Amino acid sequence: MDNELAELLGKYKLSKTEPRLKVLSILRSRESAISQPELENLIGGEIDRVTLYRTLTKFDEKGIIHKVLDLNGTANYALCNSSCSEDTHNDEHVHFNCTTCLNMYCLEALQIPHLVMPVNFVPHNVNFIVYGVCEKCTLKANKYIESKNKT
Amino acid sequence: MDNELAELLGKYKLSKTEPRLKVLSILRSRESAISQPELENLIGGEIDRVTLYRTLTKFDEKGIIHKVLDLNGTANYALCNSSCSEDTHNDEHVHFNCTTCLNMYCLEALQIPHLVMPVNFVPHNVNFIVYGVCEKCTLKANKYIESKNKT
DNA sequence: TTAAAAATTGCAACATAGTTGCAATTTACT
DNA sequence: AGTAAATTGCAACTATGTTGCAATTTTTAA
Repeated sequence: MDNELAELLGKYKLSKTEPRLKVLSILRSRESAISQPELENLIGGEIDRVTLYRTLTKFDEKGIIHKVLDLNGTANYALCNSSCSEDTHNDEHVHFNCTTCLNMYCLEALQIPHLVMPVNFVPHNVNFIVYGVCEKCTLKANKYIESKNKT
Repeated sequence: MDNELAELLGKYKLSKTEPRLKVLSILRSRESAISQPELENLIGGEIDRVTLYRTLTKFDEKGIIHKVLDLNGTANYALCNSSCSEDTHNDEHVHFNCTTCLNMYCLEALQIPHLVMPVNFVPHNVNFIVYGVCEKCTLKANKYIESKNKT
């Protein structure tokens, strides 16, 4: 049992259970967000699919993780690093979704610009996703081009 | 047969077929974007589900319509009003997705602010969605509150 | 520390969104 | 009008996500 993660659950008044700790430990080990299906794969048969869904939903509600939809409409999750709560999510950074490897990056350095909504449109949440080719895939493509140019 | 719509298809070098004209005419009649399932409903059995999917995909590729994912990850479509093409979409406006009625609004007046990406992250496309309560639902809620206050 | 209450899990079954291959039909071309 | 090319419809399938309920685990508190 991982103390740090158990404490995190305690902080949000959630029972400390195997599945939850497992999910948290995977999320913590990742730099970019991870999709539900990918998580399901990593976990294998250890945790039921339904439990995984419910765990992620609960974490999202509590503000432990945040959810972003990738270009297929599939949910991706990442640990919130700022102090988020049930009331306010402070994860208003831009996300980058690679169309090649499908990875979803949290660009923490890029805050989402503030916009003024039309009258009577009341915003609760914003989502800014940039689709394109990520660093890893760009460099891979460059290498390939270089190797062809060597003659 | 609607001439204006048939010409639109011609402009993009697409065959003029019943299903395509039907889909275009529905899209033209709408102010906000419409979801795939909603379209399917409106159309009834007239057009096969698969045809609808293929039609929408093709229109999106050609730049006749643009696609936005709502908070469930479901595809929503709206006619492009600026001059979009296969190469460049100029629909970089903010979208508003109502969490009450699920309507997806194109806020044409709000251009998506330009951001500088980290080195080697090559952007192709951006997507800015604001989730919240739309005008219609806000006013409906206000009316309800007023009626309760009348005593 | 143990028993009851509350929360969480796993299972089965289902719902919804979207895809693929292929034969039949429709549209475009000349 | 006749052929080539594009599009459609059907059937079957995949993937993501949900619901109800009984069994198990965790928490609470005496």
